[in-house]
Amino acid sequence: MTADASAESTTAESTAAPSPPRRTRRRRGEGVLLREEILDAADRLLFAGGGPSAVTIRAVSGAVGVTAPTLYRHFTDRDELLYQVCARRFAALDAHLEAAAAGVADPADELCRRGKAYIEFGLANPEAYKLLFMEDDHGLPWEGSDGWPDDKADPGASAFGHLLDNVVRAQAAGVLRDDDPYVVACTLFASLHGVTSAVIGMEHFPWPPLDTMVDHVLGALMRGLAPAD
Amino acid sequence: MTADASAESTTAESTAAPSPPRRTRRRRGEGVLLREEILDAADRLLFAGGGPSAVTIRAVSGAVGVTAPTLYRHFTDRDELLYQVCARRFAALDAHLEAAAAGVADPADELCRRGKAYIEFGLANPEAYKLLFMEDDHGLPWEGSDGWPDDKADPGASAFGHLLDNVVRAQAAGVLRDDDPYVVACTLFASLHGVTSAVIGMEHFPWPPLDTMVDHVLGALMRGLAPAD
DNA sequence: GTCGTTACGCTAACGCCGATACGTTACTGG
DNA sequence: CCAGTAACGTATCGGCGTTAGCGTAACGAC
Repeated sequence: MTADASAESTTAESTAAPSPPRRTRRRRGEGVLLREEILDAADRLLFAGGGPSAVTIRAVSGAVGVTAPTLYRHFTDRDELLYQVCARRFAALDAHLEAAAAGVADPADELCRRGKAYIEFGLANPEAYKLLFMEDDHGLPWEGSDGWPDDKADPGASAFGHLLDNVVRAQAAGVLRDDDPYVVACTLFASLHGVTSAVIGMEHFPWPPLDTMVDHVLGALMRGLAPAD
Repeated sequence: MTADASAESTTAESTAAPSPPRRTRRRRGEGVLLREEILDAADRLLFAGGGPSAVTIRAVSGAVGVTAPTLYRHFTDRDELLYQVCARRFAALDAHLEAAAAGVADPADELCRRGKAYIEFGLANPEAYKLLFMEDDHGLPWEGSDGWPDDKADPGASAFGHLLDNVVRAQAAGVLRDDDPYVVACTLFASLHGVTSAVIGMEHFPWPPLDTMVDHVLGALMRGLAPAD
């Protein structure tokens, strides 16, 4: 179906051309389509258990059916490809957290749900979590010009913005002590990141069951952050 | 000072041997000496800012003055070399924590000091921390046969044993609630690891000042883990 | 139509990497 | 003195990321 234009030499199979399948070329503005295909293939390789080392330029291009240098038409280098793969996965992070927090009346309970959902999401996408949150932060655009996490810059940053909002509401409702809300949000973020990255990174450490860990950490934090009354 | 034994052919420079300086060979049992030299060179490369990618077999062997395959006489592969470098750095972790905890009367205060010292040590050896605690735990021998962290297996594990002991003493003194001490120790470990790895890994995130973070996290945890009274 | 222009993909090649197979040297114990 | 072996070098392999440069198909303008 690909060789429709050249009926002249198709009969001559004496050359036994093993025929490098020679991908059908894209139309003028459709380069982005191949870009998506590349991201899909890289995503598959990354999460098929091979880890980042399985995502080689040649493996990805081979899976797509393209030669290796072609990838550089769509990504400046391998790092950017990996980053884009992970960023695409994490575009759903904020939505996942919002879904978990939706319809919860008590802002303290909402914080707990958010925390559990965060860990859940991280463990569901361990390779992406490792690359984005545990390795060289490739100058990930966390902060806006004001020095605060910027919603527009990164999906993870907008999730942090919603966490911060949750903290402020919890303080207004009197279920959290009046520490600097930004610091409180960072404490929660760092601690939940600790559980997530610990389970992902130190997989041979004899951790207690995950639910036990999460409940205990969240319980301790929420009690410790509650008003003194 | 190296060529003392071969006075016979040193005069014959007609062969113009650009003389690959040809390292003086080790005596029979002195292979370990070169092993130490290799570890030193790899350590220097790793912490000179280049990161793990700067620790190539050729760079290390070149720095030592040896050919590349020689390294495989002393390490099975590059991964083991990197692991040994980091493990050597972390051999001092337990001693550092014990020094910080020495002479502190209140076991709760002791826990805080231990926590601060842990973060301090991690941030002082970021590359080693990243490799050992934040990347593929290369089957790091955390646990003994009983499923608990084993002192003999790993320096980090013995540090955890001391943390656990500290928790037990704090509970006995009545300054910590009577949760499962193993779970409490894991909660503290994971949370402190969270702060450490967050600062190391997400270096572009606008974290509050480190002292603020550490004090706030430790404060929240200690209050949350205190008895209900 | 045809003619630049541009997007798209390929071929060839460079330099570096980790790793292996095997030869060579120098010490040591019998 | 000689076999054995630890210590190290030579030559080489296949794979990696990346670049330079070339064909070619699709489009807009005339």
